[in-house]
Amino acid sequence: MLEINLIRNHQEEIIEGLKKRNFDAIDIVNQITKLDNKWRSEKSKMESIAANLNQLSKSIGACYKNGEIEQANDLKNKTKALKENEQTLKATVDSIQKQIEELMYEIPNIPNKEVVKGNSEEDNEIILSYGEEPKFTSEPLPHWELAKKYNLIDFELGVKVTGSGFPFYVDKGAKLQRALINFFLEEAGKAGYKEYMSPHLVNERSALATGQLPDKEGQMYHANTDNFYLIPTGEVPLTNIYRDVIIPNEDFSIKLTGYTPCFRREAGSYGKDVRGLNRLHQFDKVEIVRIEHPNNTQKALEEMVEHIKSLLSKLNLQYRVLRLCGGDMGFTSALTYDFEVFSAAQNKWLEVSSVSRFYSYQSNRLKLRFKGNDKKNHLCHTLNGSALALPRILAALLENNQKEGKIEIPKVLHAFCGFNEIS
RNA sequence: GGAGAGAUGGCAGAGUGGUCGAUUGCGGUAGUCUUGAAAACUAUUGAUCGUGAGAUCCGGGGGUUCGAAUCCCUCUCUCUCCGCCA
Repeated sequence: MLEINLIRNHQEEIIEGLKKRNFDAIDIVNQITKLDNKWRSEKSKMESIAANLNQLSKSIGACYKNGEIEQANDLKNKTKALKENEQTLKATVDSIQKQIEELMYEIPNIPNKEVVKGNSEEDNEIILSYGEEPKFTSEPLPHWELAKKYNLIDFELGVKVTGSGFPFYVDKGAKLQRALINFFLEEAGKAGYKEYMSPHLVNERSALATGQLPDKEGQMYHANTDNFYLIPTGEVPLTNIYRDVIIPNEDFSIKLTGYTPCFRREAGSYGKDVRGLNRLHQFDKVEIVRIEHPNNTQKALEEMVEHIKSLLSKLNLQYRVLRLCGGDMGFTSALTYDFEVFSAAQNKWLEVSSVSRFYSYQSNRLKLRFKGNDKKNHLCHTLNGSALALPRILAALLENNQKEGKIEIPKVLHAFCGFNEIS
């Protein structure tokens, strides 16, 4: 959620900035401004009546103490009309406030200045490419065929037990998952991220605070009986650790990491994009989250990008980094870098990580603040990124490292999985 | 799942209808003393909204009352005992 002060004082910037998302903000900003002015004047009226009532109540109390019953009753009669007046005003003020809040939820974050205008992934900018396309002597197999050939992943069994998009990882496939998770967590730890193992279900407030609600209601699994949501990403529990927290100035930077499964309904997805591991309802991910002083948020972003680059390099994967255009960026993000690895057998790029910078957009809902040098509270900045999401990494590893009769495992993983190849 | 108790400021913990935004202790900050530190002493120390006067906040929501931390209803959460259980 944007800060209300931004809407009060920087309307042009908001409207201009949101054009990059093809979001026409003129109407909504005008509506909010109008409501906000009304809210302030009505609230001010209400408060002066409240002050009046408070005074009268005190006088009544004093009268009773002095035994001036009649005078007290006189004053009591005076409060009646004021009270009614106050209640009417309160109803108005509350309803205006609610309207403002609902409108505020509809405004996405303002893209950073380097973000370009665009409609879809076609308009994303490639800002870095690394590595070379792997060479094969014969036609490489896609990972779903490799998974079958070497009995690493059982998609049919997942369908039987749960449904499509919930695969079983088997034997060396399962061990490889575990190895990747450990490798990613170890690397994050070395980079100074504190490890958490979090709940996989969260309450409504948490989902609201990181912005999954109300915008993306349909994308989460919902445990109705207890009103819990299955987390679509580790970002939700990790960031919510700091909901309603005021951070002492010296505690920055805060760096968190955690492995969680992620659950996504992915309603409406179908076709070749969902083949094999490309899109699942449940997948594993190691997430990194940072909570920063506004001065350090740029540096934090760069560090996160470097961290993810190093992971992909160590895994020997060919990758590229994209800066997402306004139209392709998530609702709450101001700047997002996507990392994609090249899948040789599918001949396409697969997204394996997304690093986003939110400015105070999340903090505002989270009420996540720090005590500044001016002794006042200010909103923190939050960032997060996948480091990394497993399925497509696994897909690329299998496909790109296939050799005659075996699949080679990258060196860095040997110690974690206990084997060098799959045959 | 059954029975009971409870939820107050960073923490502990008073307060059961009227200057209570809240006694006190600890902690934090600043100062005095000290070469420095500790101790001691003194002062200060919650948040939100509002240009401001001021308003609001004692788990959340609602009610009674001129007036609610205090009374009533309801929800949520925590603890204790019993039951069940990895």
